[in-house]
Amino acid sequence: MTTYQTKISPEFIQNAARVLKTLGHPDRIKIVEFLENGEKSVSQIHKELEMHQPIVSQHLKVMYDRGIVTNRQDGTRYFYSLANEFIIKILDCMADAQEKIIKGEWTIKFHDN
Amino acid sequence: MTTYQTKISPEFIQNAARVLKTLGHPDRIKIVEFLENGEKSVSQIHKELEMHQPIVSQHLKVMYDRGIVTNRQDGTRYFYSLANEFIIKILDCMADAQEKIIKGEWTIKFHDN
DNA sequence: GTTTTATATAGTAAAACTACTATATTCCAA
DNA sequence: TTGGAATATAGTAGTTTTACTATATAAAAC
Repeated sequence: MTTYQTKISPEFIQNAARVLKTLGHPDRIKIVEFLENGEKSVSQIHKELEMHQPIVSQHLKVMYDRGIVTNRQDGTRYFYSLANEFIIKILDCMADAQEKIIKGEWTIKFHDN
Repeated sequence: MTTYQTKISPEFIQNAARVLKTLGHPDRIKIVEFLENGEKSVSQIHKELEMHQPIVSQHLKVMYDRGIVTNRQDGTRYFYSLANEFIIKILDCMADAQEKIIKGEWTIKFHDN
């Protein structure tokens, strides 16, 4: 039995899995997409995306822990921004995919719900 | 209060979130990467990736439900393959990211564990 | 027909996630 | 020094995932 050698290293797979899983929540995708326009404070996110403030803080904390966002404090405000290129690339990937799907070039077919 | 209009449609965000969340598991990333080389039977996956067979079937079922893989039956075997381009793009994205990180061009910094 | 091989499914305890309410902390302004 | 604004944190019930064991099903081989 030959054991398959992944191209992506086991360690990176672990990290990528955490990032992808964390991004796999509608609210968090919205936040991350919003942050693509530049850094935002918690209240900007909470108001413009119409999410409860503690929810926003909670999502931001999780994303901070997992290397998706960083922040900067200014007085009583915290401005959050995207922490690395990988997230931007994933966002690009999603925007691309959406376009292709709209054009009918790609299809995603779910088998539940 | 202006409400932000996401570039990515709410419906697509929902779907993308499900896909990303599902991909956000180390075993599933390994399986998906393995399938990039062409369709594989359950036992090929189970043997070469050294995962228990029911685990493999369980992951494949989840990924089938969520539009990540498809399958084809041949006698008693099921051959699974990647179901759409989006998955391949995400894989590319990960391979790219890994390379950039190794080169030191990108960094991902976790703040927990 | 019986056995073997390949795969799926059921059941389940433990862990992680989610959404929410309530409260604490910190900084600024009056 | 007090009040308010901005944000974080604690606590928690309900839900979903995860990893595992055991078993069922179905096709092929004998």
